[in-house]
Amino acid sequence: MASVRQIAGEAGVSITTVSRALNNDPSVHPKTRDQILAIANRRGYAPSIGRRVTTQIGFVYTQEMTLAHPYDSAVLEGVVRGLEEQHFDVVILNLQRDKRAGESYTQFFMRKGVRGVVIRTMAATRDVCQVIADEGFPHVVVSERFDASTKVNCLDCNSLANSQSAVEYLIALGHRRIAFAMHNVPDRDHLDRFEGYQKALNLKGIPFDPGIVYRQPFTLSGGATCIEMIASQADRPTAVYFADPLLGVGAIKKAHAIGMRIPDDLSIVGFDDTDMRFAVHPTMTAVCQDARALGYEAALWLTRSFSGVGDKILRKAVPTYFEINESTGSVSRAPKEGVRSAGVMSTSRHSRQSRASSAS
Amino acid sequence: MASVRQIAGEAGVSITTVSRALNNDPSVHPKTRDQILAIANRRGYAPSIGRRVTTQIGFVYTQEMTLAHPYDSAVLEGVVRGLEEQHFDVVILNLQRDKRAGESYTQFFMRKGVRGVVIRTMAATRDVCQVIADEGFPHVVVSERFDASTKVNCLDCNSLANSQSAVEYLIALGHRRIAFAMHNVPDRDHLDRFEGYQKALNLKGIPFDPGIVYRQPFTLSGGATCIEMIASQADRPTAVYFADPLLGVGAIKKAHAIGMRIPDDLSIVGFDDTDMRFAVHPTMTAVCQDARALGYEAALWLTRSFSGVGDKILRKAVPTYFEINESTGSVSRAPKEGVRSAGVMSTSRHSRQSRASSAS
DNA sequence: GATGTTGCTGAAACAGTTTCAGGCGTGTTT
DNA sequence: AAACACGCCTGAAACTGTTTCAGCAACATC
Repeated sequence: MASVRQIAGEAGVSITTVSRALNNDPSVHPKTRDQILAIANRRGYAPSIGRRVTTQIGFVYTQEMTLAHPYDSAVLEGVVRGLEEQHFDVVILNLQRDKRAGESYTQFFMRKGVRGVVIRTMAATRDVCQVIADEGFPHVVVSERFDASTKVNCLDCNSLANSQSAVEYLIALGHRRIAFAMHNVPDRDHLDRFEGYQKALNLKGIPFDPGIVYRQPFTLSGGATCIEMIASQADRPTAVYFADPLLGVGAIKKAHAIGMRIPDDLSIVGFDDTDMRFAVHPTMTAVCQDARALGYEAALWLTRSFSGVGDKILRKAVPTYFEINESTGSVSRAPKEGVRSAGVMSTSRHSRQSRASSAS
Repeated sequence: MASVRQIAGEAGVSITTVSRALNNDPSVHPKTRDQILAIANRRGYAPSIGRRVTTQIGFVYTQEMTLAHPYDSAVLEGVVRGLEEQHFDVVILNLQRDKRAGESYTQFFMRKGVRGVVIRTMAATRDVCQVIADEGFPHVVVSERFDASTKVNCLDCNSLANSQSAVEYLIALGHRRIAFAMHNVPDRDHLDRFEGYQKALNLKGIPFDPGIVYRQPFTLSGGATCIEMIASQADRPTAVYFADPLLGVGAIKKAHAIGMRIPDDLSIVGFDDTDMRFAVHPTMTAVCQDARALGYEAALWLTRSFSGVGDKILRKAVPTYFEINESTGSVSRAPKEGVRSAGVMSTSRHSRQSRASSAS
C-alpha cells in the first residue's frame, strides 16, 4: 500500500505536492500532477487516516439517480450485500453533481476516500467509464458492455440470445405481427433486446416494420402509451416485446383498463430485473435478469481485485433466462373487433405456467 | 469543532486515550471511555482527516436490508437527494453486521466517519434509536414514532387519521364487513393503520371481528394469501384495508387470478409509499405517503442541525393523504356465488376516479 | 533597475491512529 | 517475605494525510 511519502519519493517531490495533486489543487503543475496520478494508480494508492486504511467503495451513478427504477435499487442492494461480507462500506456518489471542474476521476474518487467504484452508467455517459479505466482506477461497470480492446471491467449482461428465443417463441405460437417497445434513449441493454428481436424476425422471414417499434420513457405511462398506440393502429400487432420492466407492467395495466385481453387479444413478453413480473395479472412472460446478483458479483470481484486474486480484466457474462408465464398465448382466431365493443367477456383462459431457463 | 486534543484537555487524558475511546479499544477504562464519549457528543466532535472535515452521513438500517421494498429505496433516494444539495455523501451502514461487540453507537458511527445518521428501524429495534438519542449522536429516525418525553428525533408519519377516513369511506359505500391485513411483525406504522381501522369501526358501531384481521409477511404472496383466506371464508368480507403496498398489489393480482372482481366482489383500500397503486389494475384506492419526501426532509433537518439552525428536537408530522381510485366501490347487491362459478362476466364497471387529499 | 505579480513548491503545523514501552496493582512462586 | 509474572491501563512517539504559510523563480510593469 503506497503512501504519499513513497509516491513523493518516486516522483521526486514533497508529500505536500503529492497530496495536492491527489486533491486537484490548481496550483500544481499539470505535468507534475499527471506524473503523480500515474504513480498513485500504478502503485494502488489508497488514502488512510492515521494508519487505518479506508474501506469504502463508491456506488457511482452518472446521470439522474433513479432508485425509483427497480433495476437500480436491486443492483445497489446486491452491491451492499456483496461488500458487507468483505467489510467494505458503500458510499453513494454522483459524478454530475460532486465532481469539480477539471478534476480527474481518480482525483475525485480519492478525494471521496473510496478504494474502488461500481458504476451504473447509461449510453450517454459510456465514455466516462472508458476514461476511468484508462486512468487505472479500480472499477466495475454494470449495465453497459465494452469490447475486449478496452481496459474497462464490466459484467456483460447480454440478453440478446434470450430476447431472440422469446420472439421465436412468439412466432412459434403463431404470431406474425410482433411489436417492440424500448427506451427512447437507447442503452446497450435495450439495444441487445432490440437486436434479438430483429434477429428472430429475420431468421423466420418476417419483415421488420419500424412502424411497430415504440420508443417511450421507461415508466408505467410509457407502457400505457404503447398500448394506446397498438389499440389505435390499423394493422394491429398480436404480440409485443417490452424491453423494460416498467413498460411491460404499465402496458398490462392499460390493457386491463381498455378491456384488451392479455394474452387473448395481445401477447406480452416483458423484461424483468427483479420480480415485477409477479406483481401483475397475468404473470408476465419475460426475459429475466437478476439485477441483485449482478451487483453482488460486481462487488465481489472488486474486493478480490484488491488482494490481487483473479483476472486483471473482468469481462464475465451474467446469464439471463427466458421464463414463460401467463401473458403469452397462441394467436387468437377470434375477430379482433371484440376488443373495443363488448368489454371484458372472455373467460380467463391463460396458458399454463411453465418455465424455460437457459443460461446464455 | 472539537478535536481529540481539546477533548483530551478537558478530560485530563492524552490524545491517544481519546482516540482509543472513540474507537472502542478495549484497553481503555470504561469510566474513562464514558467520560470521553460524553464530552465528544457534547462538543459535537466530528473526525477529520488532516484539516479536512468529514462530510458523510450514514443511512442506517438495523435488520435485514430491504431495498427490495419500495419504501426503503424511496426513502434512500430522498436522503441522497437531500444530502447532495448540501454536499454531503451517503454511506450505507448495517448495525447488525458491522457493529463490534461492546461498541457504543457513537463509537461505531465515529469509527465509520459519519457526522450524522438517518435511521430506518423496525419495531423490534426501536430501543436502538432510543440509545442513540441518549448517547447524543446526531440522528433522525424515519419509520418509527417516539413520544415527546424522549430525545429521539423522528419524522412522525402518522397515517391513523387517513386510515380512519379510508375505512369510514368504505362504510359510507355500504360496506359492513371490512377486513384488515397487516405485517405479521407489527411496526408502528402498521399499528397506526390498524388503530385507524378499529376507530372507524367503533365510531360507526360496527363490531370488531378478529377473524378478519390477517397477518402476513409484507410480500406479494402475503397479499395473495389474504385473498385466498377471504375467498374461502364463510361470511366473506366485502372490503379490505391492506396496510402495506405489496400486500395490496399481491391481493389485486390474486383476485384477478381466481376471478374475483375488484371492486365488484371486493373493495380494496391499500397503502402506498411510492406509486405502486398505479402499477395495478384497477388503480388502487390508497392511503398514501411520500417516502421520498420523508427521506428528503430527514436529510435536510440533519444538515441544518449541524449549523445550529432550527429546533433542538425534531418531531415533525409528515402528511399522508387518502386517494380514491378504482379499487373501491359500493357494496354489491348481486349474489356472492357469482364469484366462484361463472368466471369473469361483469362489464368493467369501475368507480370514477376522484381524489380526496387531506394532510393530517 | 526597482517593484509587483503569478505560478509553483516545500517546511511545518495541523488532523487522527497505532506501535511500543512502561507504570501500577495483583497474584503466584520461591 | 521477597521476587517474579501477568494483566490492565496509559502516554510518548512514529506513523497516516491535509492545509497554512512562506519562499523562490520567472515575468511584467513603472
